[in-house]
Amino acid sequence: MSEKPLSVEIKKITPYLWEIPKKGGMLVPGRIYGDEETILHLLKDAEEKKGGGFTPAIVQVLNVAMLPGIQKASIAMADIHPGYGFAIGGVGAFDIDEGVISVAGVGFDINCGVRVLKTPLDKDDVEAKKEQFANQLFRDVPAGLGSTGDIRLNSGEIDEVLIKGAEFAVKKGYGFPEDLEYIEENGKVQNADPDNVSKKAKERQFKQVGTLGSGNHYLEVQWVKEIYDLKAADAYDIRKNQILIAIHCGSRALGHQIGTDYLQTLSEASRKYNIPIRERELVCAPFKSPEGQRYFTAVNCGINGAFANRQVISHLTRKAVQHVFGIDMRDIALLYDVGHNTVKIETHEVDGVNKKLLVHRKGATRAFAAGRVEVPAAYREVGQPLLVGGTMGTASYILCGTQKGMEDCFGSAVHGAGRAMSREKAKREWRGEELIHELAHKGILIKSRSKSGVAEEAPGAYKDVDKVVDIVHGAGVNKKVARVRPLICVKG
DNA sequence: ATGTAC
Repeated sequence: MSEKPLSVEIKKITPYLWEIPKKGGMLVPGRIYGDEETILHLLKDAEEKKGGGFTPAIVQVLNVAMLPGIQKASIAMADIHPGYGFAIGGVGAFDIDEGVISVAGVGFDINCGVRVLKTPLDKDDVEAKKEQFANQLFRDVPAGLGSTGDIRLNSGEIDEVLIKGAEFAVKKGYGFPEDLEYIEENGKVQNADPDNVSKKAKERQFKQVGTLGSGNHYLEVQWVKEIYDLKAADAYDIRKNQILIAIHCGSRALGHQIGTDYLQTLSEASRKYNIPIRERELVCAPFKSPEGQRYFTAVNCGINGAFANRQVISHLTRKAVQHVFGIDMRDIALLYDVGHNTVKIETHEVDGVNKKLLVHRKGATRAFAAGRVEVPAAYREVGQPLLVGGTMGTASYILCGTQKGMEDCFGSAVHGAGRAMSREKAKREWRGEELIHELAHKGILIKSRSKSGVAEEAPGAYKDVDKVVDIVHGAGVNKKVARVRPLICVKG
């Protein structure tokens, strides 16, 4: 726990992949996807924080490499930046028997993720009714800190959401059964036990199903500007100029409360099981311990809660599209839904042997390649869609998983641009009102109840998403399919 | 990220 002087050695493996050699208490090396600029930024950040403050992201990668049971490498994707305990963009895979489970490896916004809806509209259709459409979405989709939805759940139903995820929402009339096929895990992970979720977490959940939340969460109307991979785009059924709608949100207060509750549990477990912890934020428990299992079955409830949330928001979105453009809701299909704050049991090859691993992805998306049974049949020949959220002023991407990604980083992807600047600093640097004005000038309508929230999310506070995507594409672990640009952004 | 906080 004491402050140790920083001495991080980092080696270039390829122009897009760097390695922190295994030394000291590290059980595996650290591996970071990035270019020279990424690494320089990380080292500079580490140097500045030598005197204290938050642990730099590069040290967080190294800390994770010391956790018991870690396999192959402690990995960070190209959108790496400092997070709680684990770096955001961090991927840590652990042996099921010897390994640990960590709250920080998932993050507090459990199963925060992105889903994308495909509309039959073109860019021109939306341009013609942009203001009206933006207002409709802003009215229909609850957004902002403490926002509540129309659904009120009784206690039995809360448990049902936690067990059934998106399936519960569909059963209640939000969306269609065929949506479930296009959600990672079909919108419902197993091993979810509501008995291990506190009463407080459940109480915080009951009015929040179908709400966007705040921070970097958003609903964005986008148009497809470029297609890079025709075969994959065909399989995903997306085309140039088409209007897509991206929904980025998570498990709201439910996930946050589960994280808070289990941080305490795992803190005690770390001591009980004598796990060497370099910093307080990285507390964890052996996965097979009772404490580890309790967290796992609780985090799965959070994961299902987030799936249900995005499912309900999809319905509200479809209704708004139907209202403004007279389009049948059934003609708005789901492209895919992926979480980027998760922990899952997955099979991966380690030293030539298929092994069940516990994979933590914190600000990293699962990115399975062609052929994996987890990928929906319609996409199985090209690989899983990866939904990468950029910033409200720049671009977002649709990528697909690759075999190299399966081999090198447990089938993982970047999840966004990645912050380059803290929220505090961004608020000092920009004014929400001015940003909204500037973006309107560029043809991007922002709808938000919080001006300071907009400033925190200023495009300039993030890394360049094009560069971040070029890194993982260049490294061969994620493949470019399409690039989209925003037209309307509804924010918390 | 979160009804801004041991």
